[in-house]
Amino acid sequence: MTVQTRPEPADAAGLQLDAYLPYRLSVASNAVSRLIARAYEDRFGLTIPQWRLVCVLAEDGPMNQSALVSRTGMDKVTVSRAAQGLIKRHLLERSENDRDGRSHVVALSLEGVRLHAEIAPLALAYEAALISGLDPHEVALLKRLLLRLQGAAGVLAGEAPSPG
Amino acid sequence: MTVQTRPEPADAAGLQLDAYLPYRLSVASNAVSRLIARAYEDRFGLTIPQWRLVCVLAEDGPMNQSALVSRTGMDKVTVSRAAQGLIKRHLLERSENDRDGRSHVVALSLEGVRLHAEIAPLALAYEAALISGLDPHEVALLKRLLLRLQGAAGVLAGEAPSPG
DNA sequence: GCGAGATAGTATCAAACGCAACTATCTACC
DNA sequence: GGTAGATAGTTGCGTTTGATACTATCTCGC
Repeated sequence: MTVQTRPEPADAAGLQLDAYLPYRLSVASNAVSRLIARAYEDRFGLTIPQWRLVCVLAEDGPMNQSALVSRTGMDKVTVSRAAQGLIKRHLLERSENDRDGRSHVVALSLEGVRLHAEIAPLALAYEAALISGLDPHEVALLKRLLLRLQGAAGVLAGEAPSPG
Repeated sequence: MTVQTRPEPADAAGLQLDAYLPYRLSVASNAVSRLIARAYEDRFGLTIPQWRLVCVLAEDGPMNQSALVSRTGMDKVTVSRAAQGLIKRHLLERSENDRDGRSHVVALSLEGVRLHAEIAPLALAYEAALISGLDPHEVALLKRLLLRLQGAAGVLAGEAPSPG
């Protein structure tokens, strides 16, 4: 005598939204992104893409927009718009690239460097608050797994395997 | 004699975008979401919110929209629009709630149940492909950590602590 | 050097998102 | 029992997003 608790076909029984990794990933990411986006927007008037450009330029120095695209993984349209916004606020400066008339080199202005130095501690504080109570070893594993997932998704989507 | 490799203030030196958890999380989530969204959209004409409603209704049975909101964590507008789309395709059915004239009860139609049974194995296959090569123990930890992050983000954003 | 195709970046458009405002209904208190 | 405030759900609207198309420039082969 069998007990049938659900009117489900057997195939579907294995799927539970709460335990479904893409779901968990999306919900967690949205919650964190919303938090971070609000912080940057409210206090500094920066969008997430703008903040990413500032970070990368502060880390790696001046580069052109296509380098920013491959560095950040964002769409070239997103990068273009973010750069325009930052330039309008004089946080970024643009210079002609005499080796290639199509591309320009963008760099943080002095004000941009100052802003980055001001935001960075806040960004780190948010990260610290998010992972407080977690074993550092777990956090390292988490980051590694996220990279793996990103790579696997890229491969399944038909991209060339990521350089990670 | 000190060597200064970067023209950065000390505070900013600790921030590297690649190792920044919110960034890793967002990039991984976007990659996975894009993959999954394309699969559902191309093959079944479902958006992610629509698919989530189908899943929850298949798992938990009929409920009203505000229950769907708290169950999925999505915005009520998102739920409303997703439900409308599903109703238009006769995958969902709606009945009056005689106990409360404001709310309606939505339930999967027979066709909706069939669709869920058809998609569920595909969804599970995608998950399996994403985590292939990972230790099941690591995957379990990953899901737990994602829940923790979601909860921490909610708390930092001023929400009531999540029921997780 | 000149024409075909690749690449850098921008403009345009349609779809998705979420907030706020709105309607309709319910609850609670006097 | 009637009025104030809460709740269910929809609509409208401004913003953001990403795909596509476009301009300008570069590269390669001849």
